[in-house]
Amino acid sequence: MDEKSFLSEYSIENYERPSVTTDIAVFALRYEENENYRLNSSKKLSILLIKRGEYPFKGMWALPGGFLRKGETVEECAVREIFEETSVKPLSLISAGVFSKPDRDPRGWIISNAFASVIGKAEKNPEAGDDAADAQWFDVTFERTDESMYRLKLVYEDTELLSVLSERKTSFGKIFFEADEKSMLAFDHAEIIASSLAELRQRAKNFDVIFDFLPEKFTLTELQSVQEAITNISVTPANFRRKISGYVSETDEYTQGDGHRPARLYKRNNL
Amino acid sequence: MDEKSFLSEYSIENYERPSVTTDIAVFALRYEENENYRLNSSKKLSILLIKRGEYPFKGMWALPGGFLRKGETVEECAVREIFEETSVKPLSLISAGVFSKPDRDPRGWIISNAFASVIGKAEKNPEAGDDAADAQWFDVTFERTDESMYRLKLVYEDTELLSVLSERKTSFGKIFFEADEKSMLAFDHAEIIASSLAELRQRAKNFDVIFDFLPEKFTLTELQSVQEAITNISVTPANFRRKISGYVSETDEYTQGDGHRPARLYKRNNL
DNA sequence: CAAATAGTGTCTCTAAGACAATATCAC
DNA sequence: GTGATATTGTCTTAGAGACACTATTTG
Repeated sequence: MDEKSFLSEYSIENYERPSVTTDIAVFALRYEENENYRLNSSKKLSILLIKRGEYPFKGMWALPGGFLRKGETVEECAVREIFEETSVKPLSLISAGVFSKPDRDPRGWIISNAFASVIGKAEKNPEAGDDAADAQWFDVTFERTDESMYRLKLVYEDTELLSVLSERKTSFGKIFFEADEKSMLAFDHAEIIASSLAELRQRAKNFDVIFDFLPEKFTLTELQSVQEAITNISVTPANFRRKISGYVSETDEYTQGDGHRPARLYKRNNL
Repeated sequence: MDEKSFLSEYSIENYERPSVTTDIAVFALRYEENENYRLNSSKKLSILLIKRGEYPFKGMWALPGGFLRKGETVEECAVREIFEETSVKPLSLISAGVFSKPDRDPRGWIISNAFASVIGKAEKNPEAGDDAADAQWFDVTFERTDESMYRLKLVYEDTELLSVLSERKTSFGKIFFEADEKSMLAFDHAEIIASSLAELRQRAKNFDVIFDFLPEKFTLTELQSVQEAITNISVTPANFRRKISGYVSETDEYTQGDGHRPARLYKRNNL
């Protein structure tokens, strides 16, 4: 028997298999305009959530995502699901781990590949997809409250979703987050969001994902405020500019009409 | 209809599902004794491969691994598979990505969660498991040959497995490796090994995984030689000792009888 | 001029890297 | 003493962080 005849007789149907999904934490910035037009608009990190229209967790907010289809990779699946939900192709896609606890989904054996992604500016109201009752951008707050305790707060108008998470380590030293019983999100999505945020912050610190939140040309002050919105860490402009200098190039263009000194526009360097 | 009755009627069987496996790059060090007993033994990084006893890729060398079982996480699956193959519980488990190209396995739709793991010293000959014809430790060479080209060489006695890989970036900037057609390993395992090695090296540079290759108490020179065996980068002892100092604590014990000055033994600090 | 942001210069401190020097054992 | 490794000290340089200062616009 050779390999060809082996494969022609081989049936993969004999083994029990899990369903495989992707869940995606889609991030964007919301620009908060000020009453005083001379102030720069401040930026808030926001995340896209959908309100579940069906059981399980009907009526609760959850991450967009869906089942892996035959013929696509998990990354392609994530991009497809984001596009179906937002009509936007994401600018980055960052792996946030595989979530495979057997009891994580009441429907059965379902493992999820989690991603963080960035689609730039949160402009329009997102449309709710087929099995979703609603879809909205939520402002994100994620902060350490105590030694290894975190508070995740997601706010949209008068809806406030709060989760308390503890930072844990596997016996192998890998860091993950474990949500408190009364998380206000469907499934284990609070934990996935926390992991995605941790990943996103790590990258933002290393100047790796901040460009995806801005158009091709941007000012350094904008870029710095993006980094601050994501990481919650502020540095003095002089130091930021020194560190970023290797990643960007000057253009000859400037901003105009902001009620203060114009700022030079920069472009990201090719990698 | 409430959630309970929805779930009791829900059948997950309606959707087509992939098979899910883990493949694990198990690393250990091989100690090369010298003819001159006064020389310290040098260390080589080695990886465990099994020779496939069944189609597909019968007779070719491959990573250990196996199908995810119901009731376990992918991490537990990886640990179980390593234990079945080596009778050793791994000391670390590092995610090396999800491999989900639809055509990566000729048996059908099979996606793999890849891990790098460390089991310390490669002492005994491993036993071949059920569907394996052989199992051996291969010495690892992985080096850049050219701008974004890498050569992976795995050697066991007179068996030499060579793969040429190019370093690629997804449109989202994620780095991965693509093997040349004539890789001498089963499936896409050359690519998985390259990713695992890149991950392992990154961690070794940050003093994150090197302790797992040594017993509880070790000399700083041993620790440095572990780092060098993995990363292929050497630094001067004085600088290594300064950088490692925050991660380790002195003991009162020393090595003896090595034909040169005794070395103080250290322990890893608790994290 | 005032308000606001844009952008530069400089000081200190730490960490990294290179290199030299000293210490201690077995034989 | 010789050969081998262990361990410490010091010099230089690069970078991070803090802080003060100057520049340019609109009203």
